[in-house]
Amino acid sequence: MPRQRKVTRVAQLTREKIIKAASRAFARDGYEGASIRAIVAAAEVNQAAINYHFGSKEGLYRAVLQTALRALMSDDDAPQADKPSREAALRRFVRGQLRPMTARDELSDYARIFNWETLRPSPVFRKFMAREVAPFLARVTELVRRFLPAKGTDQEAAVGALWLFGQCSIFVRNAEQLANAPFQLEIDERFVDRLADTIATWAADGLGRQPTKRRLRAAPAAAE
Amino acid sequence: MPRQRKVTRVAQLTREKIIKAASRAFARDGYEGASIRAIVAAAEVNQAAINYHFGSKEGLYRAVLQTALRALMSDDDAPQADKPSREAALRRFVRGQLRPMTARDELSDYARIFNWETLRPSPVFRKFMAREVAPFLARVTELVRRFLPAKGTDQEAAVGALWLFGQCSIFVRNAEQLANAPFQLEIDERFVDRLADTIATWAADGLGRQPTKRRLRAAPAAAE
DNA sequence: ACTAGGTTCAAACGGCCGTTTGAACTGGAG
DNA sequence: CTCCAGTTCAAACGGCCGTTTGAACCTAGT
Repeated sequence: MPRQRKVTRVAQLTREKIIKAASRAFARDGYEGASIRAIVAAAEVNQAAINYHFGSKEGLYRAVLQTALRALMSDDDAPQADKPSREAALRRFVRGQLRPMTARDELSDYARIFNWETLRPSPVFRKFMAREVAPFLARVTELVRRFLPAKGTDQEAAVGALWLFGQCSIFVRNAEQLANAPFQLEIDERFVDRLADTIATWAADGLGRQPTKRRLRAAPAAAE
Repeated sequence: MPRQRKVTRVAQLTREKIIKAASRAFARDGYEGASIRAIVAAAEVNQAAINYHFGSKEGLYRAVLQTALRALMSDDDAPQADKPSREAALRRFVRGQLRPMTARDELSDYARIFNWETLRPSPVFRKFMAREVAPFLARVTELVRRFLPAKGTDQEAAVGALWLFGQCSIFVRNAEQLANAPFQLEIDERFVDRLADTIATWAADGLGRQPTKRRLRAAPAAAE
């Protein structure tokens, strides 16, 4: 770990090259699947550079997560019309979530890294997110709350937020396979725009209604 | 690969022990993350047994996928009241999807293996699923269609089916983390039952309404 | 121009991986 | 009981992994 006082220009450039290549590699292969050797080859730096600059593979991953979260948060703060309707805000959120379906940039890398983490959270991530993800989730929860009855609890709103995430992430995760059988969909910007409309509408209509209390609770079926 | 004519009892038992242990390992760690050595240790068989009985790690994975798909399909055919209402059928499907949140058995292992595959499809899986998953998806698509307007296209119904999967899978994938901050939920059968009610209701209400045609299509925001 | 310290580099280390090998063992048909 | 195909086994192989090492190489401050 570089505990030095000075960091030269070239060293900073090396760090950025590594983080960029590592983001792509971690997104593609996951934390454990991505190899140091593949990263340094893509970044065109020496293999020892990672341990020199970041201490370890885990340290590099931590740096990538920091970069990712910073980028995702600031992107989320993008300019928007003041006080859009709840429907417009919802549609905007959904479209943003679906962005990686067509975009191939650093932000979609970051989104995919987070997808890996939902399947198998790394120790680094658990600590990292317990603190950092709260404000991000809070914003979505607040959006969901605008659709729920006023008396809804925090838990209900959080469940609604997660529900909303799920509706988007399944399309992002399976984007590549939607083009094949049995879907045969052509994934372009137009399609994603329409998909965002569909999801936003379905979600808005769903959230508007509360489930009838404990309907069918204990009996798994056959009741109706 | 055993091209022999005879397969003794003990050999068949060994195969089953391996498949059971491998299912758990692949579910926990993914295809690449699971190691032969860990599998044979859990199965209490010799390391070479895997290459002997299944030819390779990939062959073993193929056998696990076959076992998984057979189990998931037959489970889906479980007895049910004749002609349940579309709401009851939807609720039943959702509850089935959420089952791995609390259950810790082979079926939840299989579900998790499929989750790994949606993030990073293995070559084995791509070939395997292109043929085998179609009937499974068809059933869900048919369920969705009961909620959509009659004129809906096949594509719309397929998108609806995927949308429905997404709403469930996000809770399954994050089940473990729902217990921690910022959710603090207690995941038990009661909770999952209520969650299934909520999702089924939200989804039913959402599907009932078609999105207004191309609303907000090109302009990402600021309209409305 | 010199030098000291930050940075890069090629090479090697130990460890885990999937697979192969060939000998030892075993169970069931003759 | 015999015997051999079917099966198990311990050991080894080559390969990729993350990390360490120590020398070589800049580069900025004097």
